[in-house]
Amino acid sequence: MPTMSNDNQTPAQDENRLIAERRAKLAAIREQGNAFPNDFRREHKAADLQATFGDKTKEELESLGQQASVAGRIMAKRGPFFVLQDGSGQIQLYADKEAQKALKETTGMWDMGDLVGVKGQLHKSGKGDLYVNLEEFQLLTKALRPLPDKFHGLSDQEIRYRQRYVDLMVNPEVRDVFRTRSKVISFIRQYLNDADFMEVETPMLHVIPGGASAKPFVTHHNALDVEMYLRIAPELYLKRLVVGGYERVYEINRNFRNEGLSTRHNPEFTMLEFYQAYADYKDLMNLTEDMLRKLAVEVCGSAAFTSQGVEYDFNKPFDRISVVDAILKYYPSVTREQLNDISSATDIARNLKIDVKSTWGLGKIQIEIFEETAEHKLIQPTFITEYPAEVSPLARRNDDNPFVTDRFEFFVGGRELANGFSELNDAEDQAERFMQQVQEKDAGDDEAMHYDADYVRALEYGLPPTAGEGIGIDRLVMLLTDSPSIRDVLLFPHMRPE
RNA sequence: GGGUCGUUAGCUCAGUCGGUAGAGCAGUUGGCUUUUAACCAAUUGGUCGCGCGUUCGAGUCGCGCACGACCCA
Repeated sequence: MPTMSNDNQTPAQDENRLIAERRAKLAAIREQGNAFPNDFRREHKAADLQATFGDKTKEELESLGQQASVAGRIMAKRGPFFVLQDGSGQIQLYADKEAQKALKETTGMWDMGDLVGVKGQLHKSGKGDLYVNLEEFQLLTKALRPLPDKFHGLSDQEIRYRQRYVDLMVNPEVRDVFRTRSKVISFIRQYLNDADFMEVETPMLHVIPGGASAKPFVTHHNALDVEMYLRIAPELYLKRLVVGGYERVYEINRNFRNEGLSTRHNPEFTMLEFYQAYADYKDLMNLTEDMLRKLAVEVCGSAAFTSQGVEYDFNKPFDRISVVDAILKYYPSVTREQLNDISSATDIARNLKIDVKSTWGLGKIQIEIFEETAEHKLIQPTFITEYPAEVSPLARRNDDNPFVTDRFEFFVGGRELANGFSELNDAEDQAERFMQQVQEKDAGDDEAMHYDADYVRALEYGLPPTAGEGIGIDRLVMLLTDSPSIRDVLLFPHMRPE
């Protein structure tokens, strides 16, 4: 079978008669002059006009003689009226017989999807809608492709994701989701900046992928002739910066993990990570609780909101409960003693159909049991604490119980939203734990970490006692926008190539 | 990776028991001209996802494949 490079693929195969007719119209417009003028300057946005003049009566508007100049896309035609949509909202246009005649004789009647500019007096129709009378008007860009069904819109999920530009044109609630996403991120930036955190950017291309347990994407740097990895987490670089003396840093950026696609996973996803010197994991739980409470008010209008049919009230204190206590709460048929004994814990795990590997210690087994029995039941906001050191290779051990670390994960709606801990700043302990990870990698765990000698060297210069946390922005936006799938909060979710 | 469902006109969808491929919107032509999914009349538009099979005959039945959605791992 002959291969075909992307470069010489033939253009769109999906030409149809509607597109051909519009191409013919465009060809006629080209004959008359500039088909793509860029000299129209609007003075008004649709939503501003609606807000300022929407309450005026027809008669008040007549006497005002308000001129309006708007630009945007034709979304509907109703008799002599057009519905124009710009970035702010919609407003009607009115073409009297004379204007309709002029349109037909110049650019041809405007089609749905065309981008136009209009100047004229603002009026109110008999039915009470504002409209701009067509006095001066220009076709700015001819749309060659028709819009989807004006009433049903675009509902095919695949086309919505693959052609997000069409989805955004015709589905206002989709535009709202991504406005909310933008507000979430800007609120978090403001919150952290106000708390004296500094935003930084660390490498996306790593020679040693680290900071998380995940399979990386591999790439190759030609000039250096080395394998490089798209980062799975920025953690180790951010902590190097704390070593360097920036005591509060954060980064909001993409991580890449070579995993499957699902309603909860995209191979690239946005993560907030932040680090605070002279603080511990409890300080970060308090910060997280305060930040999310205020964030909910900011983007939902209230700390009480509904998502996926569940009512939340972030004004209520978030639960804090240990891993083992969470298992006991949601799986009461086992006892603390059983969970703290490796042979009985193994039996419990096997009864839950968990494939217990011979390399697993008690900590890993407990976490697997937790994920199976408790995680999906953590609907209301809950901090889970006391994560075993075995599954927390970068976290500081607890002073009273060295089996666990000073770590939490935060769950809402049965999903992990955040992960934070007091950082391990004992360089020698860190070196040992890297060695342990390397052994697990050698034993076949391709998600185990590499040994990062430079990171150990940084710790040898001294990392202040520090706490750090990561918050998954996509899942947070899903929660706050009531979106069932991560694809609904990603502008361009990854799909199998067409 | 497994299961369920889906793929028919540009869009949203019907399609009965296997017997000539349908509607609304969009488009085209004309009318109407302060409409609100505008309306009225006429009219154009199909590789029924792809392939193989069963059959006199397949959108429909069978098998395989592709892509997607949802659920599970």
